[in-house]
Amino acid sequence: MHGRETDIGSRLRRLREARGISLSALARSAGIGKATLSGLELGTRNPTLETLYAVAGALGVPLTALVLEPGAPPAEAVHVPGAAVTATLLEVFEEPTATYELLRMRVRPGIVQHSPPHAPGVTEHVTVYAGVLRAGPADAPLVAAPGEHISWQADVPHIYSTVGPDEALATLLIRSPRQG
Amino acid sequence: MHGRETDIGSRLRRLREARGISLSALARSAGIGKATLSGLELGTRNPTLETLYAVAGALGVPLTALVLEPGAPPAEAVHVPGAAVTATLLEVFEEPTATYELLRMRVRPGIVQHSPPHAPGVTEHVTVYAGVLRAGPADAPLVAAPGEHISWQADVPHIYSTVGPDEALATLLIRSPRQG
DNA sequence: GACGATCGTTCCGTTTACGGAACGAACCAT
DNA sequence: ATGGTTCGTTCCGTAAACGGAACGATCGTC
Repeated sequence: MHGRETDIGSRLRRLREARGISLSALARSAGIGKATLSGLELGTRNPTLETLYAVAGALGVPLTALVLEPGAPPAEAVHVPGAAVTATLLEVFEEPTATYELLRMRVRPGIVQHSPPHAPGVTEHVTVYAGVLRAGPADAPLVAAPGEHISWQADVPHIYSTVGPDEALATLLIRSPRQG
Repeated sequence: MHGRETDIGSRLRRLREARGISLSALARSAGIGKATLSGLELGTRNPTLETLYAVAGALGVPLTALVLEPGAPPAEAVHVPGAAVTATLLEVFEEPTATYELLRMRVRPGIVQHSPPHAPGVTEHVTVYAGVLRAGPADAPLVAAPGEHISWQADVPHIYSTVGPDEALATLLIRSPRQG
């Protein structure tokens, strides 16, 4: 079972070659074996956290640069196809009557992202931190500047876009009443 | 050999206990052994990337929520009376079993804000957007840079402060189980 | 062409992370 | 008390990640 497809290997190799250093040199400066680094880049090993820290440190990048999100966390919820919105699922809270999903959202400028209606009763709550966000029901979107907070019912088609040239950063909290 | 001080163990245990699930249950749902999870939380093991993904997936959090940058900066801060934290209450959600409060928080640099313990079971969840925030239990605070997300149990004394000269902006979500 | 250096991969013995099972402790029922 | 359940830790055999040392390939340099 190859199992997980995190593709750390190719990302790591790209980072290394972008710096123009050899596998041997990186292994030496990271204090790990060449065999380990080779296997890591080829994807034939399942590295240890300690190994990852050693490599990330030697490359001078945060560990998160190596272990960027893989395929996708469980989060079926809000990830809409298209390039305008990317979201990271941070926490999920399960209540008897509802599910809360807390996400961090980035909206790129110049594109209007359409999202199909969610189940009845679903509400979305957005707090903007950077850029100016224009979001909400497709026929009556709301606008929020940094520090402002808007929310709407998500059971109708809704959109995400920015106002102005800058991308928008926001917290998105989705409340979904439990089905049945 | 303490060697690396990533402190994944305590962070993981906090995340797990914030959800009220047992070690056995989490190990089962993550498809890993209890021994593995126990050793991970105790810090006696050097986990494999595959193990980390399994645990993060079962918790419903991104991997980066577990492997935040290690090396807590010393951050000897001066405690000056006065409000370091200003917060705006944005939304309140009432569930049969819990209350959720969504706030926007601003933390000024140079001051450590102490907060008394809340009721048992209260958890706080913070997403940082600007500055570097140092917050959490007074005896074991966590550090989060922009884009990162941390959470902790708030039934012990906890603190908020910044790392570095800039003020920190963050979303704060407080979950309070209903008293019964 | 021969040589030395370095490249990335493979081989292999050692170390250790893995999960199943056993453990004592705590809890709840009868 | 007693049996049954679940808790988190420890024990232990197995699987695999680790680094050192080979290996062939690819270079410049003489």
